[in-house]
Amino acid sequence: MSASQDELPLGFRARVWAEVRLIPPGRVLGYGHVAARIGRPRLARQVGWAMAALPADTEVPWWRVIRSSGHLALQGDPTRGVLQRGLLEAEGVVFDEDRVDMGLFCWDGE
DNA sequence: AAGTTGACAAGGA
DNA sequence: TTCCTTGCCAACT
Repeated sequence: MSASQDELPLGFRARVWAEVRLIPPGRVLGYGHVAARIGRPRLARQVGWAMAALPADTEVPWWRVIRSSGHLALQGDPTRGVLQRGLLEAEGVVFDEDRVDMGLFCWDGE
């Protein structure tokens, strides 16, 4: 049996992208949460790497993936950091200072 | 082939 | 409470 769960035929990144694409508008998910959903709970950092590898014209809603603390990862990046907050607020995500209330906006996978 | 990097997370001071 | 250190493992050089 071709392992379909342990093996990653399309690469780890492809799985991450597929999962992120499932996040509905107005919701966010932590890097660790995304990693856990694809069966790799310890790979939060690699999820971030997968996001960094996304092409500019991607359909993957990368902006809905934030830190579990509610802070944005690219907060210090003047290019994508500011863009990410704008995209989230446009979807209805409310920021408390520079933080998102994970208890309200974290997607439970419904 | 081996070492380094890193859009993170949890724990300790 | 915030800040800093440690561990994690795929991708890159």
